[in-house]
Amino acid sequence: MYFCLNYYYRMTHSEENYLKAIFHLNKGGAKAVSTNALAGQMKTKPSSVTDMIRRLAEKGVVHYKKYQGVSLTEKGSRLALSVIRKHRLWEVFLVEKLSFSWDEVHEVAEQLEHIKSEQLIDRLDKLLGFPKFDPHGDPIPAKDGSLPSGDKQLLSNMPLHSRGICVGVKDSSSAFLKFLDKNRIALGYRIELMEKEEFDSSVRVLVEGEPIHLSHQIASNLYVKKI
Amino acid sequence: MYFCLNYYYRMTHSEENYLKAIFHLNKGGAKAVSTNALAGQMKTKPSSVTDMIRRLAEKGVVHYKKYQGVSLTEKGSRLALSVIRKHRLWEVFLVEKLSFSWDEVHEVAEQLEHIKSEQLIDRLDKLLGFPKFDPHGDPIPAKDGSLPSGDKQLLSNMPLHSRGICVGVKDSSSAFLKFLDKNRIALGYRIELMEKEEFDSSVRVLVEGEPIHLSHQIASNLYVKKI
DNA sequence: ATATAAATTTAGACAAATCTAAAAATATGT
DNA sequence: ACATATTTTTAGATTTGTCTAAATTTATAT
Ligand SMILES: [Mn+2]
Ligand SMILES: [Mn+2]
Ligand SMILES: [Mn+2]
Ligand SMILES: [Mn+2]
Repeated sequence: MYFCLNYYYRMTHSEENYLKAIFHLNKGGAKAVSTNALAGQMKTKPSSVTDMIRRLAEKGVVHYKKYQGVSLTEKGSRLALSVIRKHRLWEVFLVEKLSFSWDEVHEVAEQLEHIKSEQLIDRLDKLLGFPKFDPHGDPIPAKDGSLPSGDKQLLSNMPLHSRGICVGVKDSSSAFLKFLDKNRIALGYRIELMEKEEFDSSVRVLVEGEPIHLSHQIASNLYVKKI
Repeated sequence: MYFCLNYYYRMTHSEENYLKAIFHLNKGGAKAVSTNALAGQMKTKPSSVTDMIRRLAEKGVVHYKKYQGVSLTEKGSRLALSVIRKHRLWEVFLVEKLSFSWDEVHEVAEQLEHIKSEQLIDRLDKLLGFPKFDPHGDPIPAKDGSLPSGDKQLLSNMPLHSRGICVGVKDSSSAFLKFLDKNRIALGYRIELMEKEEFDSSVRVLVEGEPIHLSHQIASNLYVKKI
C-alpha cells in the first residue's frame, strides 16, 4: 500500500468535507479562506471551524496562522481533488446508470464520495467511459489531480449575437435545475444570444432555435462554450 | 417522509454494524446473544459492547436485560435486514458491473451498506435485475424483509451418490474463495458425491464431471442444492 | 455448598466533532 | 486616533464510540 495516497492521509468524512469546502472557496481567489466563510459553507459555527482547522493543520493538509485564514497545502489539495473526483463520478453514475435526474444526485454523492477504495473508483470510471464532466458540467479531476478545462463563460458575459453550446451550471440547486428542465434547457443544447436588455440585464436567446427570455439571474448561472 | 423506515430509526454506521452482528449471531439459535460473542464478532471489547447495547435498547431496537444477553426487537430486525439487503446488493453490483471477484467485495460493501437513500437501493436493485442471491450464494432480503429460502445443505451432510448444484459458501473468507477459484469450483456448477472417507471425513466428488478430493473443512463450508 | 473461574458491568478516561458563551484580536469609520 | 463593530479564538460542555482496570454477577467443579 506504499503507493496509495489515502493510506497515509486517512481522513474522516468531516475532514474530507472541510478540505472540499476550502478548495471550493479558494478556487479563483488567491487569498486564504476566512473562518466565517468556511463556517457558512459548512453550515457550522466559527468555533467548530477553528477546532477543525487546527486538526487539519496538525495533519499537514492546510496552512494556517491564527486570524489569517486557511489554505490547502499540496497534500490537502490532492486530497480535496480526490474527493471531488469521487463525488462527480458518482453523480455521473447516478444519472447515467440509475436514471436519477441532475437535481437529485447531490445529497447521495455527498455520501458516496467518502467510500474508500481506489479500485472501486477506477473501475467506476471505466464503467462510465472515463467521463470528463459531471451532470452539471463541472470537470472531473483525473487520477493525477489535473482538471480538464472547458474554456466556458457565463451566458451573461457573452457578446451579443454570439453562439455557443450550453456546457454547465454555476448554481446547481434543485430549484435552478428544475427551472432549466421546465424550460427545455439542457447541457449540449445550442444557444444564441439575440438581445440584451440594458435595464434589467435580462437576455433573449434561441435555445435549439426556440426563442426564450431569461432573467439576469438565470443568464449569470449558465455556462456556455463559444463556437 | 412519513413512510420511510429509516427516517425514524436513523442509526449510525456503528449501530448498524452491531444490529447486523446481532442478527447473524442470533440466526438459527433462539437464545439471546452474549456480550462476549458480540465483542468477538465486532472485534471490540465487552465493555464497549455493553455501552452500545444500552444505547440500542434506549432506541428500542434490541431487547436487553443485564447479564441476560441481547436480541433484536421487531424494529431492530427490520433495520438489520435492510442493511444486509444493501450489503448484498452492492456485492452483486461490484461483481456484475465492476468485475470485482467474489473474494474482493466484502470490505467495500461493508462501507456501501451504510449509504442512506431508499431511491438509490431500489434503483440499484432494478439495474441488477432484482437478484435473489449475492455472489456468495447468500439470500438478498426483499424490501419487506422476507428472505428467499434456498433449501440448501452442506456438501458434508449430503448422502452418498447424491447430486446437486453448488449454490453457496458458509465461510466467505478470501482464502477459501480463492481456493475454490483455483480448483475450478464455482456457484452454479454440478456436483456429485462419489465417496466419503470415514477416517478424516474427506470426500471425493465430481465437479462438472471432473473428479476432485476435498477435505472435510472444504466440504463443510460449501452449500449444495439437491437435484 | 463453597471456592474458583468466566462473563459481564461499572467507573473513569480519551479522541472526534460539535455547541454556547465569553474573551481577544482585527477591521472600520469618523 | 479612538470608539465601535466584526471576526476569530478560547473555555467549557455534550454526544458518540472506544479503551483499561476494577467490581460484580453468574456459571462450574469439586
Ligand atoms: Mn460529503
Ligand atoms: Mn455536480
Ligand atoms: Mn459496515
Ligand atoms: Mn456476501
